[in-house]
Amino acid sequence: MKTSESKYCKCLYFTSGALARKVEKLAQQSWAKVNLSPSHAYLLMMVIENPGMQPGCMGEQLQLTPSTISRLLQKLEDSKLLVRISEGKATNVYPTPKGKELMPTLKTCLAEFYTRYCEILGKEESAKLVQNMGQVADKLDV
Amino acid sequence: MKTSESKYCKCLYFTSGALARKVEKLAQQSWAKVNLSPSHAYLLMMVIENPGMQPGCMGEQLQLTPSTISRLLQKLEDSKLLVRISEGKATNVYPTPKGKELMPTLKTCLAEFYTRYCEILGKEESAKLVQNMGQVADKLDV
DNA sequence: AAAATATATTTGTATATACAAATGATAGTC
DNA sequence: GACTATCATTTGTATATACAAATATATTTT
Repeated sequence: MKTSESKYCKCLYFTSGALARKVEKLAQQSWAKVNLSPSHAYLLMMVIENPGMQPGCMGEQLQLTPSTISRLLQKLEDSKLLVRISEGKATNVYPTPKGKELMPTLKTCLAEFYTRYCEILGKEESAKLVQNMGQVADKLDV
Repeated sequence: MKTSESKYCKCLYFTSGALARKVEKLAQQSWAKVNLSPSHAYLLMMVIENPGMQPGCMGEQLQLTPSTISRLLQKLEDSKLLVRISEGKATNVYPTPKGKELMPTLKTCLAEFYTRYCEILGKEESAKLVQNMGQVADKLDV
């Protein structure tokens, strides 16, 4: 059944959840070739582009809690794609050579994801939606 | 940091995820007084309004997989709010008296949730967004 | 300088969801 | 009537995320 045909389609709760799950799935497919979840992939790209970046800052950028970031980094460190180096109370995160090598592929995946959803939704259309959703998300911050 | 200020704000992946998480939180607060998660609450309301309804149908309405529905029902059955009665390969789900008693409170929670997000986002505005998101979710069905 | 407070991160545990395999039941086919 | 395919549901297991508590360090106060 289509989301918009559901009796519950008018509720923000279901609609936002259903949309996020579908986008998640599309993203997972797009990053399947690097064997990383979309969140892991974004985080790794972030670290490669900003070596030494700290977990707290990543959480702000990605709108994820510190504990989630910590778990994501842990897995990437286990896979030897990055290292965490504690400096006092903070932690600096650096990509490993193995991590850096992945960058071109990561970028390709990102481009494919973007292309794919633009094909499905339209470029203008999806940009507008994303902007709109971002603004709404901000308003919902209590 | 605001979602729309993130460097990654332009990506459908993060924006839809961040929005869904914020809506989830708001909904959880709205249903806290019945001690049910929003999904459990919706499912229970659905069963009360459609006694005998089958899990497969619920999944279509709520855009959730059979396994998720099964788990949700299991918990509601454990709490004696509904019963599952197998009839051949299908299963019929009925509210218990204890479940039915909850209906007025459930409706109040739903109304509060709706009122709350309409206050924050505007009635027109949020209706438009929900409609838009629903249409986009449909397009993403592969 | 000791105590209290604040900050950054990690860890224990819980929730929501899904995929894939297992189960149970019906229906079609030979 | 037995065999196979199909369908609805449940169960085993995995992922993404969060909250709250723990840890470790830094800063402020007295």
